[in-house]
Amino acid sequence: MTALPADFYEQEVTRVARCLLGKRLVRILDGKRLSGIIVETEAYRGEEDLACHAKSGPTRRNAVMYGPAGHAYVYFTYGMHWCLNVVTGVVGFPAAVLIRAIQPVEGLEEIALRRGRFPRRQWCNGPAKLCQAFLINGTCNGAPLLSAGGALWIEEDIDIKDDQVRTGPRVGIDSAPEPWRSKPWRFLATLPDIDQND
DNA sequence: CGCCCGATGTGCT
DNA sequence: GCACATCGGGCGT
Repeated sequence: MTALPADFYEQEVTRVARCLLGKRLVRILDGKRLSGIIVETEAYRGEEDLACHAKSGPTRRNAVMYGPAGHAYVYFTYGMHWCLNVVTGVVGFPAAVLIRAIQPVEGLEEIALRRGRFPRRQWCNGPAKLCQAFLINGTCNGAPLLSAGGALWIEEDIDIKDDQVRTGPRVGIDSAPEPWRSKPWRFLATLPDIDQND
């Protein structure tokens, strides 16, 4: 397979967030391939967006968001969790899509090393959970996603129709003021529920 | 320098 | 439903 190209990520961030639904996130660990279908995303858009990490201008932490599209912005939060974003849009405009949930497909045994003590439905159904599952952390911050020869990239996979997409307010930003708190920039794909042993 | 709190997850009541 | 882990960023003093 081939990685999604730079021009995919160079689109407007909410469009990238919508179009990432159904794509395949791929991680190579120790030569083994882990992957899953992206089923939930959120868009964070510019310094104006008061829920975005760039709301106070460029800092060491958010610097990657100001760089070229198609790179990973990985941040640390709550003293213990990592979250994965993909940078979008043009250089100089800080915007990124938070990957909030995936449905695991490949590398289930590798994933189980870190998530196996939980029911399978809970392996990757949160931004920090999927980072733990795929061993994504600060060493991945700034990594390019543009080559299928790298350690992390995104591929085409299944087609998600508009009637399979739900939108809503972003999660965990209740302290952001309106209108940002209510922007419908969370995107969820409703997949036919494949039976997974819980 | 100190304080507050966060794009969360987990376990316990 | 709720407390709490755990620490760095951002901001005010």
